[in-house]
Amino acid sequence: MSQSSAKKAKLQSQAFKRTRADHQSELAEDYVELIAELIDDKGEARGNDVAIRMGVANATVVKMLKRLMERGLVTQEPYREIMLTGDGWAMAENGRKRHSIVENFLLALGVSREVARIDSEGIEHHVSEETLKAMAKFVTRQN
Amino acid sequence: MSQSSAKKAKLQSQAFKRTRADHQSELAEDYVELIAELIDDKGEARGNDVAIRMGVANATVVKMLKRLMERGLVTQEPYREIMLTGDGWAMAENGRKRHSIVENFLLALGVSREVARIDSEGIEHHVSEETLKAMAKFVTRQN
DNA sequence: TCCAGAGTTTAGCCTTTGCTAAACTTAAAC
DNA sequence: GTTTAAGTTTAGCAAAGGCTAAACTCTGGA
Repeated sequence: MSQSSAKKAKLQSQAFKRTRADHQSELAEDYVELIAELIDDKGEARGNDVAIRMGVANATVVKMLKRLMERGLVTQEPYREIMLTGDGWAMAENGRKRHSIVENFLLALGVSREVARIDSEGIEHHVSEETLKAMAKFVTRQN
Repeated sequence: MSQSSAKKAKLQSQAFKRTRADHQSELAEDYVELIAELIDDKGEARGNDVAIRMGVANATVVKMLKRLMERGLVTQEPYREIMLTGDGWAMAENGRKRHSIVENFLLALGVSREVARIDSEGIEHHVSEETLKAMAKFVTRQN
């Protein structure tokens, strides 16, 4: 016996809505995560470096940084380096944790280093807490 | 010893570009997959049903269908039901296969039915062939 | 000290994917 | 055969995230 059509529609639209919502936040997370990485690696994050690492034009970064500032994730004086707010650092930390769990999970599953690196970037943002826990547990069991 | 900064930037931008490219095709795939499902379940796919299942407005569906027609994935006469082309059916089949592998994989990993349903929708489009194979293999081993 | 090149910003454009409101078509009930 | 409700389409708007070209700022070397 299968569920009613109306119920099925509701469940399905819920999943699609979640995916659309994920897409809204995921770019912000990627930028913030990258900025944190640059600060740790090079001492500071400059717009140009962000553009190169993200594979987009400088102007695109400027526009994105404005949105991130509005969201209270980064701060920046004109022509100066990019800094993260407390919220920005928290988001970056969270993202790094998720990212590393997903990437290590894929490696533990037997996926090649190269593919694990690329796929984890895409998958990272669509994994719920529950799935993340299951992945972490799997990695632990393998070792 | 870690890789050079330039090389790291190239590898990283490559992953982000892949993710951006994925996003372009994934919505099309979702619509096509859903249309196939409606045809199988109800005998035909109407714009209204697509709107309800996707959780978007009717007008959004109309606009999307135009793009799908341009891409040669669907056909439709005004005020009539939506049909899939050969390419459309192929895409739907492929999507269903991927979707079911990912969902079953999550279930095998110990994720709840509810979360597996939602997460698989988001993850589906970011999984390479190699990872998909690894997931399928894992599911087989579990049974 | 000044000026040239690297880096940054602004301006203006485009596409995608959403929305609402209003107009139109179809089909079914009477 | 009308009428009406459900479904579909059009028109017009908005926000996100890309781009290029041109203008501006900063800084290090001569």
